[in-house]
Formats: sequence, structure tokens, C-alpha cells
Amino acid sequence: MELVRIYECLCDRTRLRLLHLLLQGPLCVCHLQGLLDEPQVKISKHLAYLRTRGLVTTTRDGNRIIYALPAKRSPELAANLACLQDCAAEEAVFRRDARRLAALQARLRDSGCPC
Amino acid sequence: MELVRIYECLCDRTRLRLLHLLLQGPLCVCHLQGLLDEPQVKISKHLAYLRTRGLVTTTRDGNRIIYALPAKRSPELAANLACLQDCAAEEAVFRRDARRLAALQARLRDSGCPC
DNA sequence: AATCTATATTCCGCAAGCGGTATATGGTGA
DNA sequence: TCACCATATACCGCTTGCGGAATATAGATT
Repeated sequence: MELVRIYECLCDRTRLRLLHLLLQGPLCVCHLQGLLDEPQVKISKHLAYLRTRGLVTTTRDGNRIIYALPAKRSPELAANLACLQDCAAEEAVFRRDARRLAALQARLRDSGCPC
Repeated sequence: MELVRIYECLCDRTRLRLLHLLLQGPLCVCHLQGLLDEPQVKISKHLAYLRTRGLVTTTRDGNRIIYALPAKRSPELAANLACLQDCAAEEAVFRRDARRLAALQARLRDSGCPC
């Protein structure tokens, strides 16, 4: 994957937040939507942007579409995701997202949710 | 510096090439122009883009303007520049730029050039 | 079949970015 | 002062990206 393509995916705040959350594991759209507290169309379009460029993969589970980071990642992508992980720890938005995700996961632990 | 601002600076190939070269040390515009083999206005505008966003600094030396990476870098910027340095080694364009820079530096070694 | 729920897509208007041409600026040297 | 060099800026047209409103799709449920 060409380096500049990766950066193009990283140069929007919403996409950064999505990728940062997906670093913790797969998530369906409705959860991402709830976590980011942004309109459905906005989330969906940014996920589509990432999907067409190969930064995320999708699987269907009934009604839900579950997004995840690709299992196999090029060295550049792996390096940049690691970098994002590190840097995100310094910014409030990302820490807040991570906190909300942790809370969500706690709630979901015993609820048979596919995500 | 906000993370997304950094990525905005990184999401253009010309700017990536410029930053990658500046990782090796300060350079004046005419040298960057020669190394990238791109029109003057293109180089100048991308450097201006980087300058207004604080990713490069300038000093004047007579007619020449010398661009450099900032001495003090935020952790995010430092991390991403290191990441770029690593990833660039995998792509032909960047390797070619680095080779040309090495050649230029060899030629300039004993020529009292300010860069 | 009709409905509901989750997600995607289309269409629109707007702003930003990019590359090029032409021109301006500002320091240097004759 | 005049010409010259290196660099920057203004303007233009084009493309891309973004957000929102409305609509479409596709699986689930009744």
C-alpha cells in the first residue's frame, strides 16, 4: 500500500477516531455511531472511505455490518497504526472515545452481542 | 500540535518527499527543487503549506531561503517523522530522492554552499 | 407480505486543495 | 539605479472531500 494513501485516510478527525477505536477490536456501525455521537450517514461514509482503500474490512452478522482492521497489514500500515495508537493517548477526544468504548464493552460482556 | 493537522500535512506526495529530504538536514528551495525535479511554484507552495502549519522553519541566507524541520518537535510530530523515515525506505521514490541528496551533498561538500 | 432495523448510497452545495501562468518581492551585484 | 537571482504570491480552473437530507437496500421480525 502506498504511503500517501494511508495518510489520506488519516487526515480526517472522524476517520482517526474510527481507526483508533477499531485498534481495540471489531465493532459494528451502530456502536461506532454511538461512541462517536455523530450522524449515521457521516459514520457510514467515512467507513466506506476506509473500506474502499483497504484500511478496514467488513463482515456481516444478520443486520449488522462489523468493521475491523485487516488481519494482514502492510508494514507501513502497521507502523502508522501503532503510531496513531501512541499519539492518540495524548489527545482528549481519543481518550474520551476509549473510555466510552471500555464502558460499552463492560455493558456488553454478558449480552451475547456480536461485536 | 493536533494530530489531524500533522496528517493533513502528510497526505500529499510532494510534501512527503520534502519532509523526507529535510529529515536529513536543512536545504534551500533551489536544492529541493532540483532534487524533486518539480516546478518552482509547486515546491514553493507546498513548503509554504508546511511552514504555515509549523512543520518546517525558515531562515534566510542572502538570496536563499533555507528550510528545516523545527528544532523542538512535539511528541506526535517526532513520532510521525520517525515513522515516515522508516516507511519511506520501502518506497522507490523516496529511495531515489535520498540517493540524489547523497550525491548532491557529496558535490557540495567543499563548495562553501550555505545548505 | 408488510414492517422494522441497520446500513449504504445518491444528490446537493460548499470549502479546500492542487497545479499552472503570470506577476510580485526582496536581496545581490554590476 | 538597473538588471539579476531566488523565492513567494495572486489568480484561475479543476477535482476532491465533506456534511446533510432524502432515499435505497437487505436482512429480520411479525
